[in-house]
Amino acid sequence: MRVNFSNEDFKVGLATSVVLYGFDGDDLKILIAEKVGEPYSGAKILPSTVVHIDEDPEDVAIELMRRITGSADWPIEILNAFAEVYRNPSGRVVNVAYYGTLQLNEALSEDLLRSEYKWVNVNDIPPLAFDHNKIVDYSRERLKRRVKRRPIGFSLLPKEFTMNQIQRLYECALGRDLDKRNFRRKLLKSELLLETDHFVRSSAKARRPSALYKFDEKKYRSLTLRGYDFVYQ
Amino acid sequence: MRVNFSNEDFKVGLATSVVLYGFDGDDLKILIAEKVGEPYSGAKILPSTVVHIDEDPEDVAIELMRRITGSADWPIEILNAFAEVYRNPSGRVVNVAYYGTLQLNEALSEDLLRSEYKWVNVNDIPPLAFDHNKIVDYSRERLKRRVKRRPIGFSLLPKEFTMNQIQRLYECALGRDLDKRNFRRKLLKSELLLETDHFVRSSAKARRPSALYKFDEKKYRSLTLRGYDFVYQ
DNA sequence: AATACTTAGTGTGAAATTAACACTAAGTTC
DNA sequence: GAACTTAGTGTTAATTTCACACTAAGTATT
Repeated sequence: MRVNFSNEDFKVGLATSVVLYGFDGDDLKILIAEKVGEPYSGAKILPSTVVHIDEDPEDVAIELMRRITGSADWPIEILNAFAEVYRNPSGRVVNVAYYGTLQLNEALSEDLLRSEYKWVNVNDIPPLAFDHNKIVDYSRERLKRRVKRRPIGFSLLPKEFTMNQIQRLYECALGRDLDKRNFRRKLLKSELLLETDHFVRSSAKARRPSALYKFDEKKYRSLTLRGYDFVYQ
Repeated sequence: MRVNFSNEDFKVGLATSVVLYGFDGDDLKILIAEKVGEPYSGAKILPSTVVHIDEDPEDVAIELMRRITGSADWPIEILNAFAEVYRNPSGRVVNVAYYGTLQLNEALSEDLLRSEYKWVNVNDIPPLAFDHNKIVDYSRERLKRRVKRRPIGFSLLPKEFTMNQIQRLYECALGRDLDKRNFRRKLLKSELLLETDHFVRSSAKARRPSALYKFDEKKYRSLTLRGYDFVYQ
C-alpha cells in the first residue's frame, strides 16, 4: 500500500477549540468568546486558536485554557477532529477540539467579567461561527456519557459541596430529574464522598443549613483511572 | 478573540486510516496492509491514504474501504484525530482515523488473498508503523463500548448466524467469557432476533445442528438510531 | 438397531439493583 | 412559640443479574 503525499497536500491549517464547562450551583455553562478580525468578525465562537506546524494540539489547547482561566490544571480531553471542508477564506482548516471541566469559583468569574469571554447556559447556546455548535453538541453527548460512567462531575464542583449541588449538576448533565433519596443513597454507597463538619445555607430563605461533602481524592483518582461504572444509566 | 493564520500555518498534510473489523466465526480480526515506498517501506500499517486539500476525510475513508472490500456500504464511524507531532520526513501529517465493521464472507476473503491486505487476529496485532497501534487500541476500546450499548455487532455477522457465533463475537469484542444461558436469554428478550427455519452443523464433529437466526432490520435500525442500552455492561 | 459421541439448547433460585413514593427534622425568622 | 423553608431519611415491589448442570438432538460407528 502506497501513501504518497505531494507538496500540494501539505496545505491544511490546524486549529483547536475548547469547550470549557463550569457549574455555578444552578446551571451548567460553557465559555463563549467573541471573534475579532475577519472572517466572522463579531460572531460568537468557542475559545479557539491556531495550532502551529510544530505544535501538539493538546498542548495548545491546555495553554489556551491556561490563558483564559489562569490555570492549566483542569482536566481536558480530546473530542474529535472536525474536518469537513468548509470555507475559511484563508485556507482549509481542520479543528481538533477538546473539552474541559473546571470549578467556576468567584475569582474566576470576576476575572472573566472584564474579558471577552462569557459564561453561557448550556441550554441557551447562541448560534456560533464555523461548525462550533456541532462541537458543543458533541461535547455535551460526551459529558453525558462520562458522567454516567465515571465520577467526572467532581471536577466541576467546588472543594466542598452539598448533596443538592451535586444532584443538580447530574441533572443538568443528564438533562433529566433524579430522585433525591435514590441519588443520595447511590452516591454514598460509592464511598467517594467524605462528610465534612461544615454547613451552608443554600439560600437566604432556607432555614436548615445543608451539610458539605468533599470527595475522597485517592479513591476518586483510582476510580477515574480504571473504567468504573459510577452512577446512573 | 483573534484567530489568525499565517501562510506558515497552512503546511499540514491530512491522512486517513481505517480499522476494518471482520469476524470469521471464531475470531475478531482487522485488516492490515504492507507499506510500499518510503518512509517505513515494508512496515505493516493500517489501510491508509492521503486526504487531498479539497476532500472530506470521511468520504476518503469510505472510498478507501470500497477500494479494499468492493463495497462502500459497511458502517463506518470516526474515531479521532491523531495529531501528535511525529516525524514524517515529507512534513507534518494529521491522521483522521475511522473504524468500520464488515461481514467477512468467503468471496471477500478470496479477493483479499491475492491482495496486499491480510486479516490479523485482534489479539495478535504486529507492531505497526507511525502511531497505528495506538489507533487500533483506540478502536478496540470504542468497539467494546459500542457493543455494550448498541446492537452494532450484527454488522459483523453473516445474514444468518447461530447463537454461538454471536456469543463468540461478543466474547471477542468484550474480551471475556459469557454465560451461554444468560446470553441467549438476554438476546432473545431484546426481540432483535428472528428465528429462521434453517440449521447448520457447526463443525464436522458436531452432531446436532444449530438453529440460524437473523435480525429484525427494522427494529435494529430504530434501536441503533436512538441511544438504546443493549446487552452487557 | 443400539451405542457412543459431540454440540445445542434449556430453567431456577438467590442476590443485587433500580424505581417509586411522602413524611419528619432542623434551624431561622417573625 | 409558631410559621416557614429546605434538608434529610426508609421501605417495598419490580427488575435485573448472576451462578450453575443437565437433557435433547442428530450423526457416526459398530
